[in-house]
Amino acid sequence: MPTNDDSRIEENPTVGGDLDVRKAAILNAVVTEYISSAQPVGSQHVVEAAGVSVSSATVRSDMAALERDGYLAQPHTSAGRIPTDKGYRFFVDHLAAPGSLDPSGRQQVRQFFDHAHGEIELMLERTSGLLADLTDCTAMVVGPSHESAPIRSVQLVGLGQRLALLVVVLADGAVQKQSIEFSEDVDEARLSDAAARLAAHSLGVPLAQVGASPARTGDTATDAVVKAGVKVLRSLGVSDGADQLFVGGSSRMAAAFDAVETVRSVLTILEQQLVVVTLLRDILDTGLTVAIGTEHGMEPLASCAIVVMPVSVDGVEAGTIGLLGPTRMDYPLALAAARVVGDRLGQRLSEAGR
Amino acid sequence: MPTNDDSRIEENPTVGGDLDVRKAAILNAVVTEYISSAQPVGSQHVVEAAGVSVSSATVRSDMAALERDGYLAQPHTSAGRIPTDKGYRFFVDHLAAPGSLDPSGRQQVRQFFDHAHGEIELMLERTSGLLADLTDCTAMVVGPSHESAPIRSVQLVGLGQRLALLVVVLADGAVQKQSIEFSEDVDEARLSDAAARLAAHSLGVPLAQVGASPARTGDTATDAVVKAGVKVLRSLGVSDGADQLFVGGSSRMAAAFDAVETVRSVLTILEQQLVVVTLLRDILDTGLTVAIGTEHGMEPLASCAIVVMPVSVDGVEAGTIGLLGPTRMDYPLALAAARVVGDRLGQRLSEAGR
DNA sequence: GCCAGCACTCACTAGAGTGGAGTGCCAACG
DNA sequence: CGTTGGCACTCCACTCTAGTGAGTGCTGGC
Repeated sequence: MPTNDDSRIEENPTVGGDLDVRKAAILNAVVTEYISSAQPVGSQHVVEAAGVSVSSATVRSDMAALERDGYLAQPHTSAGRIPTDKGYRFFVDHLAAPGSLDPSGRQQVRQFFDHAHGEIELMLERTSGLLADLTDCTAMVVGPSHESAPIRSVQLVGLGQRLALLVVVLADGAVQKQSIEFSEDVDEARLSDAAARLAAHSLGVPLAQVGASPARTGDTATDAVVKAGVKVLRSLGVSDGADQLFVGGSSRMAAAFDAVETVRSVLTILEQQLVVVTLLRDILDTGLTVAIGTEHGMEPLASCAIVVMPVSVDGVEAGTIGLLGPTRMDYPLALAAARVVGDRLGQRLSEAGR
Repeated sequence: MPTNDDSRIEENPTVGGDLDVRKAAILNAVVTEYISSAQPVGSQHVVEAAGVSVSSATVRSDMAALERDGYLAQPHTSAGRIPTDKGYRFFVDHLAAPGSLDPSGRQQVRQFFDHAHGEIELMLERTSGLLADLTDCTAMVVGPSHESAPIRSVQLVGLGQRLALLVVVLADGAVQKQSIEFSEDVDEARLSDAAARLAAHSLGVPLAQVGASPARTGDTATDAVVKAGVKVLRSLGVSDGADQLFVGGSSRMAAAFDAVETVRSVLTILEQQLVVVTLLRDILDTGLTVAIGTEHGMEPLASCAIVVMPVSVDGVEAGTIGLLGPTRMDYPLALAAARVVGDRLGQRLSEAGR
C-alpha cells in the first residue's frame, strides 16, 4: 500500500493544521458573510454562499462543532452564528485571500503621492485621510521618530529683548522649536554667538544625546544663554518620543457601531495620543499585524480590530500605520491598503531624507 | 395723574421688549429645565421650578401663547414643551444669567496657564482639551493667523545634495518650513549665500508681501536657489491662511446625542478643517457670539449650537475659540469658559510675542 | 458520514390594554 | 379681565399577548 504525502493529505486534509477543509470553508463563509451583512449567518446562507456542496443539516453540525471549538458564537439559540475573535483570527491567518485595492483606489493612492510634497506633517495628516477613505476605517499615522536623526542646524532667533526662539533642524527634515525666556536682556550679537556655540556643541548628534555641559566661553551672559539652550535641546530630546500622531476619519467609527456609547468610548481613546501610539507599538512588538478584539488588552476597544503596518525608510522602521475598525472590518482590504500606502509612504520619506 | 417711567413700567413691563415678565420667566424655566433634563417640560414642572407663583393652568395658557409665538414647541400633543431655536435665542440674549466657572474650573484654568510654556501649537492643542473638559462640549481653537507677522529669520538647511529645507521664523514665534528640491547639486556655501540673500530680500516683511523678484547676484546657480526660495516663501504666504485648527473633546458629541447618525455627520464636519474655520469666521462676521441651530447655514449641525469667542492679542484679533454642543448646551457655562480661557490665552500669546 | 424531516427555541412584530403625564377648554371667582 | 380649579381628552410608554419565521439540534435511514 503506497503511503506517499498525497494520499495522506487526501485522507485528512486540514487548513492551518486545525480545521478540516470543509469546516474551514464554512468558517470562511460565515466570516465573509457576516463582515458584509453584520447579521448572524444561518446554515442556509452558508450553503448558498460558500463553495460547500453539502446540505444545510451537515453545515449545521459542522457549525455546532465550530462553536464548541470557539470559532463561532450564537447571540441566542435559534439565531445564526457570528464569528468569535478566535474565528476572525483563524480567518486572517489562514483564510483571507490576499486582498488588493480596486483600480480606483490604486489610482487614488498614485495621485496622492504624485502630488504630495512640502511639509512632512501635512503629508502624514493627509495620508491618514487617504487611508480612511480607502478602507472606511479610522486611520492612524504615527510619524517617524526623530530619536536617531542627528542635528543639522541650531538657531536662536530673537523675538523680544528677553525672548528667543530656539529652532532645531534635524537631518530627516524635522524642525523642533521652543521659546526661551531669559532673566535679563540679550542682544542679537550675544544670541548669534550663543547659537554658534550651541551648534558646535550639538551638531551631528541626535537630540537625545546632546551633552549636558557645553564648553565655557568666559562671558557669563553668553554662557547663561548657551546653558539655557542646552537645557531646552535636551528637553526636546526627551519629550520628542511619541508626539506625532495623525488620526483621520474618526467619523467612520460612528458609522461602524450603532451603540452610541461604544462610539463615545472609542473616540475617547483616540483623543489620547500617547495611549494610541503605545497601543500600536505594543501590537507591533508582540509580532502581530492584526489585533482582534481583546488581543490587545484595551477594554473599550474590545469590539474593534486594529491593523498595523510598520513604515520603513531605507530598511529602518520609521513610522507606523494603523487602521481601526469594528472586528467585522474588511481585513483583506485593510491589509492591502495599509501595505500599499505604507510602502509608498516609506519611499516618499526616503526620497525626502536622502 | 403722575405718568413717570416707573408707573409705565409697572403697567406693562417686558423683557427684551417682546415678552412680559411672566412669560419670560416661564420660558426661562422651560429652557433651564430642558437643558438639564433633556426631557419635554410640563406646566407642573415650571410651577415648581421657576419663581412663578401662579397655577399650572395659567402657565399652560402662557405656554400655549409662547408656542404660538414660536418660542416653544411640542413633540406631540399631550407632551411637555421644548424650546425652539428662537426660544434658545431669547434665552441667551435676555435671560441667561452671566454664568461663571465654578472654583474648581477656575483652578484648572489657572493651573493650565501657569504651566503652559514652550511650543505654541502644543499649547493651543491642549487648550482645546481644557475647554472640552470645562464645558463638556467639543472645543475648537483656531491659532493666530500669521498673515501680518513680519519675517524674522530665513534659513536654508541642506538635507541632501539636491535637497534643502527652508525654515522661516516669524515675529510672533511661528515657524514655517518647506523642503525644496533643486535640479542640480548645491553646496553648503552656495546655500548659505542664497539664504543670506533671501533674508535680505524678505526680512521684516510678512510672508504674503514678499516680492517676486529678488536682486540678481551674477552667479547663475545661486540665483536659481534664491529664486526657488522666493517661490516657496510666497507660496507659504498663500497657503498659510486657515491651517491651524485644533479640535478637542470630539468624543463629547457622542455623549450629547443618542442618534448615532447625528454623531457621524457632526464628526464628518469636524474633520474638515477649512469648513470649521470658515464657519467660525462667518459666525463672528455676522456679529454673533452664539449661533443656534440653523442660524449658521450648516445643515448637519442643525441640532447643534456654537459659541464663538475671538482671542485678541494686544487689542488685535488673533485667533478664535469655538465650542460646539447640542442646542441644549449649558450656554452660561460655555460663554463663561470661552471668555475666561480666551482672555488668558490672549494674555499668554501677547507675552510670547512681546 | 451525510442528509431529509421534525420538533423546538426565541427574537421580532403587531395589536390590545393600561397608566400617567400633560394638554386644552370652560365656568366660576375676585 | 386675568386667574384658577376642574374635567375630558390625547397620546406616549409600557406591558402582555399571540403569531411568525429564521434558525437550531436531534434522529433515524440511506
